[in-house]
Amino acid sequence: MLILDAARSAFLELGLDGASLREIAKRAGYTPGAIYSYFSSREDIYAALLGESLERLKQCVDGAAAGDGSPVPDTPVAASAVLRARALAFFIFYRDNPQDMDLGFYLFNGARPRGLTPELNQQLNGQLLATLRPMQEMLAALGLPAVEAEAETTAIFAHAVGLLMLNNTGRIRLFQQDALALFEHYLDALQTRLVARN
Amino acid sequence: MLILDAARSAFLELGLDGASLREIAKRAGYTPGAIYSYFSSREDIYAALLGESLERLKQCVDGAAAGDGSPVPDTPVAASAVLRARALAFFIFYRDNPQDMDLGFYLFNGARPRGLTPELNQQLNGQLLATLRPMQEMLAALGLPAVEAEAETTAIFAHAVGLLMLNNTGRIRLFQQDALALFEHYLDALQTRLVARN
Amino acid sequence: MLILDAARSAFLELGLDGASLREIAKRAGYTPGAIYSYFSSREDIYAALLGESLERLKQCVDGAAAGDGSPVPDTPVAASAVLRARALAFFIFYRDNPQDMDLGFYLFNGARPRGLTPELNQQLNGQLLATLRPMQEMLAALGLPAVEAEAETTAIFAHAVGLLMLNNTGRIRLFQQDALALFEHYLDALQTRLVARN
Amino acid sequence: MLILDAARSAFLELGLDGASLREIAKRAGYTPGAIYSYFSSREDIYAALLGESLERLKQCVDGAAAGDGSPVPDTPVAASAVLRARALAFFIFYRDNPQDMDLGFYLFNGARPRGLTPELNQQLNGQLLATLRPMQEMLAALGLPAVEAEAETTAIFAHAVGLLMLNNTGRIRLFQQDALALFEHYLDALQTRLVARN
DNA sequence: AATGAATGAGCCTTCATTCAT
DNA sequence: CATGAATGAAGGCTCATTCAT
Repeated sequence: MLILDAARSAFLELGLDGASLREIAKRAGYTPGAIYSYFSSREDIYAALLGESLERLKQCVDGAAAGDGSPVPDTPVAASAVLRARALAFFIFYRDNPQDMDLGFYLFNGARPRGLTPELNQQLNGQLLATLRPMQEMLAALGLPAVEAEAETTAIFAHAVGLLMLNNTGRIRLFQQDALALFEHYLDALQTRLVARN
Repeated sequence: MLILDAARSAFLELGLDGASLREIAKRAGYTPGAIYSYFSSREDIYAALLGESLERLKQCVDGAAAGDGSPVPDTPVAASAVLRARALAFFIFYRDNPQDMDLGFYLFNGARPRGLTPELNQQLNGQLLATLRPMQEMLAALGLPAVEAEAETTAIFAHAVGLLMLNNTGRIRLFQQDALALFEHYLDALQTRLVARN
Repeated sequence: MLILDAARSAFLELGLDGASLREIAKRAGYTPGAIYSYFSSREDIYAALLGESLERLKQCVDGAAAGDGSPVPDTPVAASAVLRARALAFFIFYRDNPQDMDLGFYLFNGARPRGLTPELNQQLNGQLLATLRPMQEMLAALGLPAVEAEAETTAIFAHAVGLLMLNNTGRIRLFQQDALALFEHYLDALQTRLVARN
Repeated sequence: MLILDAARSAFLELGLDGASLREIAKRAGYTPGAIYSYFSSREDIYAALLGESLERLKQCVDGAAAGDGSPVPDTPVAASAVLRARALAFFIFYRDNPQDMDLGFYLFNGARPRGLTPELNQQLNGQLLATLRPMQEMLAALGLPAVEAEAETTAIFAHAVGLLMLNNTGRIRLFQQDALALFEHYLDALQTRLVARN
């Protein structure tokens, strides 16, 4: 949609601060007022943008494991590989689209996220969960009980997010580390732990 | 100092956006112009606030291991305990003072962080590194080569940050997890890995 | 236009310093922000004002010689009279509208005039030149080579400007002189010189 | 004096707008408040600066004719040369020190000049007159009646000022003329006129 | 003579939003 | 659906000046 395209491009080039409603309108070829025929507030646009972004993320993550023939891996080795592929896809998506993470953290701030209706909030949360669930399933397939699989998924998510924050803000340079390498190291250790369990 | 107190309180209650120069001045009982006798810009105040915050963080982290008598742990077990204490102190500091992390990420954005002079930027980076270095030293004491110790420190930092982001934005509730428990779990696994190495 | 009227009146009564955007908005019955629907900056308003002023000037100068029947004077005497009429019209315009000259000198300051886009600058320069060119043509009609005609036009312009500055700042009183009389004296001498040439 | 030196340098580098009281104080190594022990207002400083500037101007103009032995030229040719030398000195002074002219026109604005006490105003006017009087005397020496000598002096002054304004604002480039050449041309014509008279 | 903290007014500009048309 | 003019609030910042010390 025209407005969302404009918003995405403004957002990409100018960041959150620069992507004012006026700027978005200008890029869409509309006047500011016209935007309100489609969205009821600026945050609404952001929410739509985030929804889109989460969808792209999901496709990216889901597609990561599409290479092998079978949708459901039937060996631990295969499951492990799929898990890894998905986690890496997640990581790389945000590494290469840092603005998408900014957006998420802008909107997902505090208990009652900025200007989001509870419905929208829930919907966006659902999209995020839907993206991560396949990893959780792989962990279950590798023998983890549901509770632990969920915890481990959260941990993977958190580790990725932490590294991405460090990477995207440039802070990681302080430590002279490479974010992706560290993430792979984390996945290695995780794999080792899982193997050790069995 | 009066202005910093005002800034901190404004910041705490209203967040970054709400802590305008006017608001800070109002809380300090000053007119906006008066602020410029003390700080040369709004970002300067933020920087001072962050500097203070990092100092509190450092004291918190350093103090965490002060319980045991010897400043330099002489056994792996002791070193491991000190590392854990420090990491937890770091984690808990930001869990209990979420605004301090916001501040850090606000200012530490991009290569030339917002409105910060390179000197200020470097100073603040230095404060952060100084806080984390003791952990790195413990890792070295535990037998890790310098390079790996630095990588592992970064990983701990990242994991903490990631969990904290999830916690502070409330997203962790989606996964029905407890941030601290997850962090302890991470430290457990790390400890296991370190032991396995030797 | 409402805003330009307001700007002109503010400018006239309060001078350049007093004609702030707020003051202009107030006089126009607008809020400050509303101005930005019409002009993109304060200097933009000034530029529009100057453009208008130069247009009035041009009409004034062009109209000065309209009295005689023929648009192209065919005798030296007629050409001389037209030249004189135009120069005097120019002079009297600024004598009677001193703020218009302030405006010009405010905006025409330095190589890249204050806040003016190069295009605007060029346009305004063009308007000024268009106003003076008819005088230059008369000088050419009186037998001056192009190069000298241009020099002489510049000299007339400069003499007028100098006298006007002295007049408008009141400094001319120091010398107990009348600006217009002096300008006519200058034109007399010029005419004599031109006659002597032939 | 320290403050005036600071003011002059600030003024030279930053122009009228940039030479704020604060900037002057900073350059003088004072705090803003301290300035008020010496000057009662910002305009007062400007006035002192202008006084100084006029003094330099006078020395420049007076010195211009010092080359020949006799202080009082006794032939028309000599008088004419002295007149020319002085006028050129005046012109070149302001061409090379454009800020000094800005200052003059800033303070000499309107009937009751900006923030100047009548006494100061009169004093500064006196300095200006004293600088121009020697030219007037030369004109008298060349046979002009007092009234005409004064008028002619005013005209020379005005022509110089006009050309300088055009030159200093860069407008003269529009006409592709050289200010000094035009001024010399003016002086030539004047000389011719004077000769013709006799 | 000088400080330095403070005032109060003002500056230009930007913004999300509204609403008559 | 869309405009475009307008609002009202706020933003960061600068300034000449004052005054207790």
